[in-house]
Amino acid sequence: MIVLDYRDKRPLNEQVAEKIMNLIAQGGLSPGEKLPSVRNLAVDLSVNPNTVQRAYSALEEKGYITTVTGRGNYVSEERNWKEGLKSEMLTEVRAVIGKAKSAGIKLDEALTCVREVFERD
Amino acid sequence: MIVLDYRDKRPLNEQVAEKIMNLIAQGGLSPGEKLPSVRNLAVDLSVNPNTVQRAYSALEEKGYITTVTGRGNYVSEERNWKEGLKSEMLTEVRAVIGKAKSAGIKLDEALTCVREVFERD
DNA sequence: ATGAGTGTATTAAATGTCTTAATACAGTTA
DNA sequence: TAACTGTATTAAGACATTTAATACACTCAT
Repeated sequence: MIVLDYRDKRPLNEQVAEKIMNLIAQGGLSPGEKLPSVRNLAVDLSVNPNTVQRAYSALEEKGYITTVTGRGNYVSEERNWKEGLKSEMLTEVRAVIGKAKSAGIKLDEALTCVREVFERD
Repeated sequence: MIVLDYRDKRPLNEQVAEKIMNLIAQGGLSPGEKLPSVRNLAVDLSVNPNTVQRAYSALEEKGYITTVTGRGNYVSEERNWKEGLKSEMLTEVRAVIGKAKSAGIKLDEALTCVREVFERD
């Protein structure tokens, strides 16, 4: 389900959260679907349960999953996270484009670059 | 010349390097111009000389500055860093746009977002 | 009710990176 | 020669991440 990258310098809990978030955003995990338990996923990833729990807490905070004590974690309905996700993405895009602009990238170059990414299948 | 942001969680040496890189890329520092000495900048920023040195080493590695032992650090000619900078920026743009795409952002939304950033003065 | 499985919380220790500090050495320049 | 440059090394501290070992509360099937 998930593969961690130990060359990546970001914290493991962030990596776990992001990878699950991506799965949810792309439909690899559907609303209502149950996630692995904290302990099971920890074993799968060869990681401490605390690390998984921090990932799950972050995901719940952002509305991607719903936690029920004693039962488990479930993927939330799209309406709970779709808007937040989009605005988060657009904020990131603005930051990077602003950086590219001040580094001398021209509007046309940026637009072409964006189109190329979207043309990829 | 530079103001550090202690809320930023990135290492100080990276922040210093990036801010100087931005100054160079935007012409705030011109090719041939001399940079503050390691020790002076360290005092200005209330930071350890080692921290500044690491920033300068990184900048030299990427071709933004030229180091002459005993003399100081000087901004390199544009040809030494312009292409590298542009390709680095485009790589970042591709990464973020790819992420935004897989999160459900549409091509038109991305293009509009990019244009808006460039319309800002 | 009991037991297995769930999420949650706490505390301590280990680890690794960043940063500081104190030096030392080598090259340049007035 | 003196004062400035960059470079290198070692030690110590601060800090965040991660692990580890527990403990507690809730849910569910039996």
